[in-house]
Formats: sequence, C-alpha cells, structure tokens
Amino acid sequence: MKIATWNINSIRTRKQQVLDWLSRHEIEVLCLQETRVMDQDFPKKPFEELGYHVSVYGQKSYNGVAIISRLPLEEIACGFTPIVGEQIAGSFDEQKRVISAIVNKIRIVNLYVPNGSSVGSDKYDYKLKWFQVLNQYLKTLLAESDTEICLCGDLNVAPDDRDIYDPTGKENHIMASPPERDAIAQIKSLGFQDAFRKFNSERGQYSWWDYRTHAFSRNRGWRIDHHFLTEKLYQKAVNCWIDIVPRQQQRPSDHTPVIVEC
DNA sequence: ATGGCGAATGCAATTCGA
Repeated sequence: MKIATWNINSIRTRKQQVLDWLSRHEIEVLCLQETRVMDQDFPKKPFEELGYHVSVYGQKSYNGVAIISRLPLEEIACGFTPIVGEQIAGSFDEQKRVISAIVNKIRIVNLYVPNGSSVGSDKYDYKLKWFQVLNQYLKTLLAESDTEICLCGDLNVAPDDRDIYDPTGKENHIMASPPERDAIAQIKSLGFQDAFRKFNSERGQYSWWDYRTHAFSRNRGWRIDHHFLTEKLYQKAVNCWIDIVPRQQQRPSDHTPVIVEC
C-alpha cells in the first residue's frame, strides 16, 4: 500500500490539486499538513466521493492535519492528549499538529512539527519542547501495542547535509541545528528508520522549496517531509520517492508529496 | 544582513511560514 505525506499549505487553496493528484495515483493513505481550516470547514465531501474516508484535526488559519484513507480509519487519536494524558500534553494541543489512526493494521502518525522560526527564538524553544512531548507520545504507542508505525509528515528538520541544497551555516539555521537533529536522532533511537534513505543515498532531493528567490527552478530545496517506519514495516517497504510534479504546477504548495510503498 | 513569495484575515496592511 502507498502512504503519502503532503504539506498542502491551505486545503481551501489546494483542494483541486489534491483531488487531481489522488485521481491520478493509486494512493491508499494521504496525510495532509497545514490544512488551515476548522474541522467543519474541511471539504470532506469531494474526497468521500472519490472513495476515501477523511479524518481531520484543524483550527482557524494555522496548522491543521488530516488523514485521507481508502480503508476505514480506526482508533483515531487527535493531538497528544489521548495518548500521553493532559499532564504531559500540557497546552501543546492548542496547536493542531498531530493526528493518528490505524489503517490496515498499521498505525499512521501524521505530524506537522512546529517550524521554530529561528534558532534561539521562543518558537525554537517551543519546537524543541514539542519534540520532547512527541518522544513520550511515541514511547507510549510503542509500549502499548506491537502494531507497526508509519510516522510521517512535515517534520521541519533536514536529517543530514545531503538534505539541504547548501549546508553552509547549518549550525545556526532553523531545520538543521544540532538540537533539532538530536530530536530526530532520538526518534530514530526508539526504533524508527527513514524510509527514503533505504532506497536513495544521493543528495539533492528535496520536498520543500522556498516560494522566494526562484528556489524551485534552481533546486535550492530541503528534504523535511519524511516517513519514519518501525523495523518490520521498514523491511517491508519496497520504495519511497518524491513526486515533484505538483510543485511544478500553477499556484503550488511550497511542499511536494513524498510517497512510501510497503 | 535583508528581503524575496504566498495565504489568511478582512478589505489595507500585517502576521506567519521555513
């Protein structure tokens, strides 16, 4: 089955592009980030008419995640709280960035990791603290069941220098600073592996390009959208790739879809 | 170093993203 992740930067603006893309590909599960609408405003109907089930967790203007699936979504969990409890989740669910469900016996965890603004800022602190809550969340999921996990989404971190068009100054750059990469390493140490790197070790393949400075036409991008898989699922995976076609279209999202097949 | 673009809000100009 193919599981895709795509930060679409507004479902209102990108609805038709997402529908077209789903119509042209055999995608079983699509994880969306930055839907940027409240749940009642998400256009579920056209996706349901294509034969998908839709589960959303959104808010006005910012953030927002959704899972779109051919098979029914089971054991849906919105936010950190249902998994880790209020004590650990604190106020982190005020921003709608986490949705999870079981599809075809695989637990899908769809994440929109905070961007962090710039190294040393308040938002950067928030990002690092958010990662600590995520760590507890994943530990709990792993301890509670032997279900394989596909963690995917806009992780807003480039795991290594191959994932950045120009790594100069990365120590102080958001999405590449050592504490952010440590957070990614911590997730991996729980038992996750980067699906994309199972099949491709070349540099220069990206999932996000800045709207400004003609970044896309010059391929000045970053690989920040990922699938991290638990061991058995990682072994099962047969391919993982980036589809740059949606980024080439008129009025695109600044991200493009990444797909894993397993 | 700064700003570049695009979306949301809401109707002009500001905030935010990465």
